[in-house]
Amino acid sequence: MRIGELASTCGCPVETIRYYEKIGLLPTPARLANGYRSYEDEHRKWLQFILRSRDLGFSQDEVRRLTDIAHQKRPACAAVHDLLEEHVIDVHKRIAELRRLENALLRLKRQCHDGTLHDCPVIDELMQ
Amino acid sequence: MRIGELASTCGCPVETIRYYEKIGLLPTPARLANGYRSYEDEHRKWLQFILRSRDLGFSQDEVRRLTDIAHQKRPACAAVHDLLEEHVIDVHKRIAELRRLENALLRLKRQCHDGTLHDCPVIDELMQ
DNA sequence: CGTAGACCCTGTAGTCACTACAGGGTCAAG
DNA sequence: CTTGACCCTGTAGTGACTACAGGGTCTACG
Repeated sequence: MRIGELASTCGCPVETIRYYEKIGLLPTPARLANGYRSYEDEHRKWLQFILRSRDLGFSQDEVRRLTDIAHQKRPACAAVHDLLEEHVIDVHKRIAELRRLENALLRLKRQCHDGTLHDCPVIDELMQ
Repeated sequence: MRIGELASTCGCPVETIRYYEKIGLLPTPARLANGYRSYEDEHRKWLQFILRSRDLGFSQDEVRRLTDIAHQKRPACAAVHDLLEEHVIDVHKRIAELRRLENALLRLKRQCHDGTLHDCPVIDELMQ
């Protein structure tokens, strides 16, 4: 499988694959006689693993730790469990922070009096 | 007021102030004979405006649009209102996305069987 | 046989919003 | 006269890619 096919089956840009290889997340593939990268199904699995982890919001560093665990002969579920827990807490915090933010924005917006005023109280408040 | 004092009263690093000046968000201050930046209270207000907007999650571009509006003689509340609304919607979307993510993570975590397993079903699932 | 177009390669620079140096100058206190 | 806090400019680094520039390769069509 060449890089273009891998990219389209996994639904990610070709550049991203080369990038993951460069930073050492994706194992280096064999090369054809013309220098093109040649991927096996194993690579597809790894790439999917990386993309899924990323979509779950794991950072590159966390993805690396996950792949390290996954590379072991008997992947330690406890380690994965810890990483997941840590990450869930982090996501939870981000949600709380965004909600706090949303409330602040809504409070601010209410001062707009339907956007009819000319001297804007919102700007005054932001400047204090 | 020199840059260090401005920084400490506004609670932001000195470098950030120089950065905001460089990208044209903060008006350029006068200089003392020795070349040091000399800030007025007006600058403090602008900086606070920028920092508050940033803390509300506005992007640099949005902050720029806000400062442009604020610079007008009669700031148009309607324009601010629109920007706020747009931003609230965006924050709302991000919250929804994070919640979706949180659910996916929790579902995945439940498969861990208390982290006692050795062949990890989570890793299997991520790889498919 | 020639060429157009799709694919591939490497390497570098750009993104956002800063942050962290490197390598200097200035100034007040001891 | 030296120490240390403050200031200056300019450049490089962060994360996680993305977008070129400037080339090579391969297949199909005329």
